[in-house]
Amino acid sequence: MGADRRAAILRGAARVIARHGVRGLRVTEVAAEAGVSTALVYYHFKDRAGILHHTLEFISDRAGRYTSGHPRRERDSDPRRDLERSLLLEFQDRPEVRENSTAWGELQATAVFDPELRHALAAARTVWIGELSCAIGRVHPAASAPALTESAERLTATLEGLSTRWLSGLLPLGHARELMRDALAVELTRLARHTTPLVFD
Amino acid sequence: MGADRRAAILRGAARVIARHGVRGLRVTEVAAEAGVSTALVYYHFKDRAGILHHTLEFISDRAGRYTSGHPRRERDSDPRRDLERSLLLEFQDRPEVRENSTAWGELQATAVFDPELRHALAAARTVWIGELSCAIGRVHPAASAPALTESAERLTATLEGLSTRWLSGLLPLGHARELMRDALAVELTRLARHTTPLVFD
DNA sequence: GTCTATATCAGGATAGAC
DNA sequence: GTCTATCCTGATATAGAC
Repeated sequence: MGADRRAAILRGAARVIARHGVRGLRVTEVAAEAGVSTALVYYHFKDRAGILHHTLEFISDRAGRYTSGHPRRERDSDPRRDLERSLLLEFQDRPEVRENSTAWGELQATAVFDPELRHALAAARTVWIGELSCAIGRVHPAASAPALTESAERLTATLEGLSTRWLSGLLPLGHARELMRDALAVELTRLARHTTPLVFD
Repeated sequence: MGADRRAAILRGAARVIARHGVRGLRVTEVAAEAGVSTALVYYHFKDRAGILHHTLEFISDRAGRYTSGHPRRERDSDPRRDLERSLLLEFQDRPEVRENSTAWGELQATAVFDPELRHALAAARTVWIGELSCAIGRVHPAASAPALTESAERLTATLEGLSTRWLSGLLPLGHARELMRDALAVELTRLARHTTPLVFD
């Protein structure tokens, strides 16, 4: 069935992007990766840009799933722990995670020069930031919405920066995780100081 | 003279990268930008990869110069202020800065897939982080070296993340600057809590 | 050192059969 | 829906004159 192949192509494209980057994506290679002909790729997607566009959606869906999917079970046990876990999910040596992070980084970098990709990227990131600020809100219910959003923005920016370094081998995984964990700690301390009645200044 | 043209080609290449990215670099366009023929470009550089390699060196040199060059004059007046200024230098709408940031981001993204580039990038970043942790040290002389380095690592990661968002138009300049400023404030607060004898816990 | 002209080729995209 | 075969553009790289 068609939808099946289509999905295979997207998975293949994601793998290719993770290996060679958006820049290095060859339609031929995507086809080979999915075990189909190039013509079929063009049957399912308008052109190279179309492949990219749909692959981005695919990736951000998948990322969303493994970021917000897990918590469901252990949620409410310890919001602080959940929060930390969700941020660290991006730093794992599992191929699926590595692939997703790499592809996400690529899309980001590409979006700088490609206005079309920006919309999709912006939307995906807005959702992500929203989810994250909710999670932070669960730790600090007293914090104002804008304060939560700003924390989420800083944390996601830091995460993306660290992720790039990790993926290019400039920062060992453990160190990246530690820096991320501390960045969170730093943010939470800040929120605590600004929302608790006890302000030392 | 030859060296002159060579430099012009590098400047041109940097501009092209800033406009279209590493992937979008066309040797023809570099030549046009520098006002020379393609053949001359190949006379000075082995091939496309060679152009890229030398351009990236060129860019990281230039970045280093305008990051650490300025402070010299106003230094020591107010270390905290200097520090903030140096971090915000990357967020300006001047074409030179925008171009360098864009090219640097590209360099980073490309390095994920190109081991050769990593050396140059790693070296440049190590210098940057070193300078930054010194600057932080001037604000908090009591902080330990590793603590300073970690702060510098987090801050540079955040900066790079924010920079990418700004450059792709997903974050207005003013907001990016504000988030960066706050990220610094958050870090400094943290260092203060951990180095001052007065610890509230 | 620098140019004009051109060889060469990779890779995106399509035609048409099944 | 899927394949094989092929076209064609645009980009890298070189030859050879000045």
